[in-house]
Amino acid sequence: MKKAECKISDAEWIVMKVLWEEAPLTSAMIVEAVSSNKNWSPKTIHSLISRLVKKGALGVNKEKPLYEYYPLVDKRDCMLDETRSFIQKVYDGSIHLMLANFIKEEKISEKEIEELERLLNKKNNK
Amino acid sequence: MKKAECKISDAEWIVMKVLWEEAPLTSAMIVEAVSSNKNWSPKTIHSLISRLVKKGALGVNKEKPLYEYYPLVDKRDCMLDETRSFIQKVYDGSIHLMLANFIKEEKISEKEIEELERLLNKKNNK
DNA sequence: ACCTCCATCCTACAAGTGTAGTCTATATTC
DNA sequence: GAATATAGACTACACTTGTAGGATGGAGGT
Repeated sequence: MKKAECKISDAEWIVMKVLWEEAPLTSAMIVEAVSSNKNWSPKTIHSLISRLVKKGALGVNKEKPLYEYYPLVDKRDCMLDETRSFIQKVYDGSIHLMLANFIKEEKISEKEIEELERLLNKKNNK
Repeated sequence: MKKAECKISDAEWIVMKVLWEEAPLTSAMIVEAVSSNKNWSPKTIHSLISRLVKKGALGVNKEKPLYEYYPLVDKRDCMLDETRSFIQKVYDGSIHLMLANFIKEEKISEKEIEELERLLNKKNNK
């Protein structure tokens, strides 16, 4: 699983998430999984798959009659990369600032807050 | 200050942040402020300014000999919009998941964690 | 054996982006 | 006032992205 400078576009993320959930999959299976969220033409989904292969984010097993696709980049790495660059862009690199904003705007539910507190506590006592 | 469907690109964010910090500014002043972060040609920055004006994210005062630019969209709104769509894309809408990842990966310092805890407490006791 | 459907591969195409350059009029400098 | 630098308007241009369509060939049904 490559460390990967993974520049995955918005639409491509949806495809990647399917494959990170379960792999390998044939394109028909990917189309089915994606179709439950997005009303895209199968053609569109095929295009996204090809682009991801070309980018090196997906691998293909061509042994089988129907190709099987699987992730080549690590999900967690991509998430962290995206998160870092997003927080850099919008919050000048400060997670604290982001959370502060979200919390102030009441965009987080009570339950989420409690869960976050639990998370932080666990981390702190470790 | 418009609520604004503000589709601001990565490069444009840098310009907007300058204007959100201080406005109105002439393009020369914007160029100077941006240049401390980014090594862009002034031409590039002019282009970004024009695009932002065309998009309706910046306004122009043409009374003065040198135009003065100022934000038309609200910073907080843009931040929240970006944050929401980012978290949707990468974390299926769960801030909790994002923070959990960051905390697990040790990407947050002790100090940040303590600050976050303070924030959450304040929110909870409110 | 033939027809149909879909997987692959290739092509398309407009909008958005990063990154400037040209041209013209005007502000600033000597 | 003449020269120089710059602002603003417009143009450029390759690359990415969203969103497919066409051609071709093999898998499966009858």
